[in-house]
Amino acid sequence: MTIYDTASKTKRAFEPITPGKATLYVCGPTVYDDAHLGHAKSALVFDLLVRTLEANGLDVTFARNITDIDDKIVKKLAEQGASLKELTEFYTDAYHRDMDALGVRRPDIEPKATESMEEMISLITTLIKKGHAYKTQEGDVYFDTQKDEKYLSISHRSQETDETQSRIKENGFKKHPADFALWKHFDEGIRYETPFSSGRPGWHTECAAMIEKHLAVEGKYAIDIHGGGADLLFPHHENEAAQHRCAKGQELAKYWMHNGFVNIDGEKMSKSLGNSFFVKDALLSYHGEVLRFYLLSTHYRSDFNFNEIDLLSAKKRLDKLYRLKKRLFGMAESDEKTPFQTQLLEALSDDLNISKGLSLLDEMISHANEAMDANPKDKIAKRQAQSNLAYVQRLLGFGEQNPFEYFQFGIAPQVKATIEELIEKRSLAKAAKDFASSDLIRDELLALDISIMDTAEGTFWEKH
RNA sequence: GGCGCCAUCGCCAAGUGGUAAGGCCGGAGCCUGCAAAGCUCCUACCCCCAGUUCGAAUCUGGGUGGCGCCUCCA
Repeated sequence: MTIYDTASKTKRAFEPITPGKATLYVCGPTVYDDAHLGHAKSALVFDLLVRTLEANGLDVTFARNITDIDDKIVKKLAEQGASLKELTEFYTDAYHRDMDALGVRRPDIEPKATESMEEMISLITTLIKKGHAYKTQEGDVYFDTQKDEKYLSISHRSQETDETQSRIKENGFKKHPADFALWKHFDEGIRYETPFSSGRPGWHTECAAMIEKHLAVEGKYAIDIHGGGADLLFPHHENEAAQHRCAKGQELAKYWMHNGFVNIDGEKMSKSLGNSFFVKDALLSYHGEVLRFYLLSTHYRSDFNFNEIDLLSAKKRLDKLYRLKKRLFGMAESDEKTPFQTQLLEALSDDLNISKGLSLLDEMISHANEAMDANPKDKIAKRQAQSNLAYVQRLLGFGEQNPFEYFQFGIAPQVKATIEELIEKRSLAKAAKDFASSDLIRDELLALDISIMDTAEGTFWEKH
């Protein structure tokens, strides 16, 4: 398996620290608002990574954190008058609901910042002790970037020029403009008591502390893979890595992975764009698996331009998988691993080449249909196809739904009853060779956005 | 200003030195009472210019056009 590593800027063979195992840490959401499509993309990408690692026989330990204390949360608390716990639990639940709908498997460990305070304080204390961090007279603690030779080795930035520096004068107590806050002193609001001052941790500290607490091993690297959105590369990941390096004398991660951005209709996502921004809104109009398929259909490192036209085109592609699933309904699967399965895993194992994988999937579906068209009783072909679908479901997370229910997404129960009545009436007309009436009923159904298909097993319908 | 990414069929999107995957849309056909679905067939000299090479979408240089990070951000 190969992985593109941002730090070395190359695609490298994945060689886990401990043979047979893989540790993965991904930066999760800050829970002060609903999850947007960018959160979804990131969660989906790393869900696919976990599945691919597992399919390669690795025992994966996957942690994704919840940031449940930071300035944005505190600000929202003040606006809403809620307690910290109420607010963060509300949005954590919402996040779980949305990601579940997208078929994203829950991480093995989901550490929370508020539950990792001891580890953060201990990390900061170590950094102060080792001379890598300093306390200002205001009670803040800063990381001394100038004392870390390898600072910026992950993101490959150059130290800022004097001219740029002069523009940054936010804090006169910092020794160097690039130094970042490990601890911010506060006299009021939500704060924690520490030996250095009462206050709150800086954002970059929590991930470093949680990795150390939950995943780290001795040696050159603490964990195998660290992932997150491309925007986190700098400063977030660079700063996490610097803290860990200076405190523990080892690199934080062996491989760094960053997923591209999601834009909406060519624009960077912003709240002013409205509805399509949040996952929960997209889920009102589209099945979660359609969104999953669409968001995963482009390579993870590319920027993704979300728009409804492409989403519909992705849906049509997924529909074909479900039509095959319908066609194979109730059929047993064969045990053997087919060439398709081998090739699909190979494609995904090449830095998650999903496009290659989906082209293989399309071909597999066509071949299965072709075989069944040629010989509807070909049980071997059917069992193999069923086995292929099961493999796709496990590796890609496509095809989790009952195929009949999938095509009924967005249909209210009363409407469903009406549809089925109409189909019943049409079948009677058809049996009586009254095609004028049966075609009229079909037009009625079409007006409801329902397509019907007559098969040997009866008349099926789909909502479009 | 600093650093970096991208440009492949109408649309989405792989391929990164050996002569262009796949999907959507469109066209023709098979099947069907007619449809739908499914199947078959058809549609690209890879932004421009120069260079390296037996050979380049793929490497190098220069353009042009998009975009990102550097402040909170997935």
